[in-house]
Amino acid sequence: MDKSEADEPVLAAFPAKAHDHGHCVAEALQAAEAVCAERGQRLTDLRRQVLALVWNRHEPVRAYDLLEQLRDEKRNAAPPTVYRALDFLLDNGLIHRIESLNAYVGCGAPHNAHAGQFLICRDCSAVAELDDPEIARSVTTRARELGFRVQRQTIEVMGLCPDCGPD
Amino acid sequence: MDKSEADEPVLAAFPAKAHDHGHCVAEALQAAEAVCAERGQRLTDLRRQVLALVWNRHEPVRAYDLLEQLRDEKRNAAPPTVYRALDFLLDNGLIHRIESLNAYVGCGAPHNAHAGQFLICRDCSAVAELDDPEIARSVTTRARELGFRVQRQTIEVMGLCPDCGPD
DNA sequence: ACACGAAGTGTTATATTATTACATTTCGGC
DNA sequence: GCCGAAATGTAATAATATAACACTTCGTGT
Repeated sequence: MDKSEADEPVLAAFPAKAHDHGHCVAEALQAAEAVCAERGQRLTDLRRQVLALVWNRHEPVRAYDLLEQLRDEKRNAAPPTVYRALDFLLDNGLIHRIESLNAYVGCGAPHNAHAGQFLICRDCSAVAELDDPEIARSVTTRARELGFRVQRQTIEVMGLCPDCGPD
Repeated sequence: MDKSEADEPVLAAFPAKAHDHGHCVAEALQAAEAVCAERGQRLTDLRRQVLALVWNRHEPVRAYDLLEQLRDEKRNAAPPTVYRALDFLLDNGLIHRIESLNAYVGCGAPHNAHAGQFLICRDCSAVAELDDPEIARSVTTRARELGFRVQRQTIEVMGLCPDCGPD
């Protein structure tokens, strides 16, 4: 694992149009195995399947889309099936929830706890995940000035990614 | 109107425990009238009623809570009744939607278009609305470095307000 | 004043997202 | 192998939001 990853503000950049996506998925699953092993958490078949489905695209995926896909392999899957797996993955920082879309994306740096900041393309739905300390600090600093104790930052930025929004 | 308001990072601070809340509502309605008049938009009775209900507390309010309250005065109110009013109020910047709560709060500075940043207390649900240029700039700057064109920032911070989270 | 078209609202139905409650199965430690 | 805890199956329902179409109201132009 890249030890410097925690210091980089960009945890998951916009993917190149054609990249070895199988590699992304494989790497994510491997990282998830490692994280769960470390913590004594059980990455069951079901949870692994759902995580793989989330990672199938570099886009936010909705719970009922996951459910539909999951049913291909598991005919009796129901909403709680998916939501329980998502809850587990969220709790363990393996995925993030995009509040403004009611959707979920794979986490690019599951080893380090972080809330993250997300850049989401309106056109192609691609997502980049950041963990920029300066952004986080600017929020925390102002909040503290107002006597507010920050527990969690939700930062979601809609706009156009490099491919979709030429300058 | 206070001309300096657009330059202040805090658009709506946490309210004092006991304040003249009737004044908040009255002021919000008056500001809404002014904004709509300026833009040739119609602040109908229904929209005014919904806006008043949103302003009844300095907390995010959910659509179906509004609906229930609205039915006291308007027995035939249905979901679209509320959602259409909310859409109008959102479009005109008279309220904001808190994505992480599926809820709505009154806007403290409806004259100036802004996405805002929100500090939300986990304990008492009070909300402070900011429009801090430094926070916005830290986001925009990093995004631009990545070739991302920002259209809208959603920034919602959960934590403890001064009353609920003593240092 | 009146007719017209656009905007707003009423009404019913339904789509989408998420949770509750309880039964059953699986897993890991002993 | 047995036990308790964790995970999953299953049915029902809650919570949030929108679609579609009918009807009413409003402002404008004449």
